[in-house]
Amino acid sequence: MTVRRQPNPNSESVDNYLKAILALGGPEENRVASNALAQRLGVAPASVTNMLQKLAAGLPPLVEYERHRGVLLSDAGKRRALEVVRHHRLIETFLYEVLNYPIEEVHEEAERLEHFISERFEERIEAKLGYPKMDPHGHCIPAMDGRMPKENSVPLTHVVRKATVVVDSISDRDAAIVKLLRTTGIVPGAQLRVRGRHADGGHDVSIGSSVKVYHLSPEAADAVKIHPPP
Amino acid sequence: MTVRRQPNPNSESVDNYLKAILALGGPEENRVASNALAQRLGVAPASVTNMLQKLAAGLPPLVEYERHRGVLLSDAGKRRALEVVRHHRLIETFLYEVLNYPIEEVHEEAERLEHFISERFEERIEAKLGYPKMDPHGHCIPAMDGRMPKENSVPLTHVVRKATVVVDSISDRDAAIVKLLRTTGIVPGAQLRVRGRHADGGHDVSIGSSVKVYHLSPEAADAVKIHPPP
DNA sequence: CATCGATCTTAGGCGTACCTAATACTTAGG
DNA sequence: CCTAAGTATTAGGTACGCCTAAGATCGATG
Repeated sequence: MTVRRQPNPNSESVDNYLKAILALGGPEENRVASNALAQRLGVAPASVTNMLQKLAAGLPPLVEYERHRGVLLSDAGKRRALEVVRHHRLIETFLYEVLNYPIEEVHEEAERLEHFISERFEERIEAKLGYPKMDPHGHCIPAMDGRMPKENSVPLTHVVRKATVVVDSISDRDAAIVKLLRTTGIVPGAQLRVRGRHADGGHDVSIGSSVKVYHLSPEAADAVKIHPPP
Repeated sequence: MTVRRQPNPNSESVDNYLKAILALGGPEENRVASNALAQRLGVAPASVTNMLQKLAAGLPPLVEYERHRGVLLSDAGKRRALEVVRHHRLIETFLYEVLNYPIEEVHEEAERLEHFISERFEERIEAKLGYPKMDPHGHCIPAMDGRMPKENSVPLTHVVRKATVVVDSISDRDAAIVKLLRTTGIVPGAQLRVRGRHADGGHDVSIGSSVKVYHLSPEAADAVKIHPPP
């Protein structure tokens, strides 16, 4: 007698697919293309198709998937994705605040641990931290029920003329950039004067009232998210 | 062109096999039988044979394995096993001391997380805890280089006549027993008077100078490790 | 010292998550 | 509106860690 199993919805891989779909879909929750997922996850496009079919066939389905038209998170998928994001951001905050990690190291550790902590761990570090609303990069931490203020920040690369803006958050995916920005003083809440823009997409900026001008590479500028200009 | 890979020595499974061999081999580092491993790990004996062959074939080999004669840890295997035990015990201590986990819940969480924490995490929680020598169950925490005082405690079940003994440590593998013992006051360092022994292997004991007598099931008595009698 | 029962190993399979190569679909340009 | 380029899917294969069933080995006992 063979027991037929549902595709296991509790794996690290599944978590990562769901998180990537959430991130790439953006606040508008657009359909996400297989290729974009493949690139973000560092796997072959064929692997993505394969996984999406499994996720769509699960009980409950975690995504809505139509061949050639990209993928959307289902309610269950979104719930799980936000749960993982919540884990990630609570862990980052915990590593930074309680264990005194350097800011540029929190992401990698959180990326590993987010899949394995229990509800109890989640609850206990949240309490220890005093129920924080933000992680150290300036990202909102989803509530236990998955609710989270809508994100409306834009990358600094979208600022095309001289302007004064306020840093909302920093993308944590590249440790070297996180470290550079931290050292430069470009942190959530900082005021930034955009002095000019290079052909390559880089920016010249000053911080606060300082006259010193820093040049940011296109990648660094893209990692800086600012409050939307009026 | 096919790239031939070494068996991956970094997996959760491998960790668990090495830990089990370390535990079952005891302080004398006896050869461990496949069946014993299978039972402890909850897998089929065939799976054990399979894994042992891979572990022995790795570079470096993690075990010394001869068909039908059981298995021993190699130096590299012992190093890794002690590293995982160190992780486990540091995490347990951390959960108990810093996150105020109930004692009976630390084991399960540590069992999951021990495979995924980085060197940095290990180092930081150790520092936060003030370089503890013991976990909350009374087990020694191996040093970073793998050194650890030799264990010489014996289970309470080995005490066959009336005697007064001191609790060394508590096995953490069964949460219900851990909770029971904690509630009863049977904790590392406690003095125990063994009043009598039942045919089934259970014990009647009193704690400290109290006259109250508790009956311990064979399983509970086996989970209590005491300092060796003189 | 032969045999039986326990223990261990081999053989053959499965599910997951990945891969490459070949094929199919979509869509933008001519 | 048709086709080429780009994107996506199918087909077939791998490594890992597990399984069951069948066969080999060991060792205690008659």
